[in-house]
Amino acid sequence: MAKRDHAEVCAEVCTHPEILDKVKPEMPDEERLYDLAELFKVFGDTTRIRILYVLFESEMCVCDIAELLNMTQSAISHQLRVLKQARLVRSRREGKTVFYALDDDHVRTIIGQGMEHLEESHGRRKKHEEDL
Amino acid sequence: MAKRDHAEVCAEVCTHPEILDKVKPEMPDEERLYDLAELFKVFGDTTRIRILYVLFESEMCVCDIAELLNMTQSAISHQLRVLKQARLVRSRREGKTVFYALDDDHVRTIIGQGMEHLEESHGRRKKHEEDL
DNA sequence: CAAACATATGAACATCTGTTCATATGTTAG
DNA sequence: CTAACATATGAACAGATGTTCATATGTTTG
Repeated sequence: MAKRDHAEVCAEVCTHPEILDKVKPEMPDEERLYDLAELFKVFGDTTRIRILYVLFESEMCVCDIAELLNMTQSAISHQLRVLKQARLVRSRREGKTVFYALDDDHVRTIIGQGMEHLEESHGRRKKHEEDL
Repeated sequence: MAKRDHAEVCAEVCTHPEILDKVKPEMPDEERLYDLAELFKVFGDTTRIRILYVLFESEMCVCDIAELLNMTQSAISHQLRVLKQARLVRSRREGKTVFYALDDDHVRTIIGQGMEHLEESHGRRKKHEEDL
């Protein structure tokens, strides 16, 4: 018999069967989890977060956003596309200009919870500076 | 005078000053938004989402997670480090084995809202298949 | 129609990210 | 102490991602 590597030994030996048996049936659809990760990826970029943030305040056109964030029209347009595909943003045409707005209240909740987490975990870090 | 490019013209001409003046002062701290994007980046990976999901059910050790997700111990360990640095997960040593658990209720809220958004926006896509 | 303009998009490029592999660290048993 | 084992981590590599540049599309004005 070939010598088994660490990972194999670990998986067969160190594992806690009562936990595995309990959790395995609860595992949700892989596709669902993939979509969820894709959604959060959209929030995981400074430019897109900033775009969402300015849209909190008001509907606005691509140029307005580019001006506010001090970035090129092209970069903003590319990112608006990503946000739109994720259904976080919707657009409305008015003549030459296209206005963008938040498409969903979950955006506010998700960003709000993110902010709360940052504040709380930052507080905890202050208290337990040592355990890094 | 050199010919000005489109972006410049756009920023100076097509912009809506009443909107910009209203939104500019509301812009939050750049650093805060950066941290927020960093946080969501952590949620934006299938492996990490799956780890968080199994930890919903129960505290468990690295090997358990590796076995459940059918991945190597090393890959899981690397990702647990990321989750821990983001304060989404905490660890507790018991002899040789290290148990990981969710560190924060915001994790549940954020993931929950993400799921809701997916379901709703998926519903909307069914209704308005055309506007892609 | 053509010119001007707001926005969208494809390709290219540099950077970032996740996994693997090898190995280090820390803990327990003998 | 040493062997065995659970976990952690550094380096390297492949694939993903965001911006830029050039240009296309769609709309209004004259």
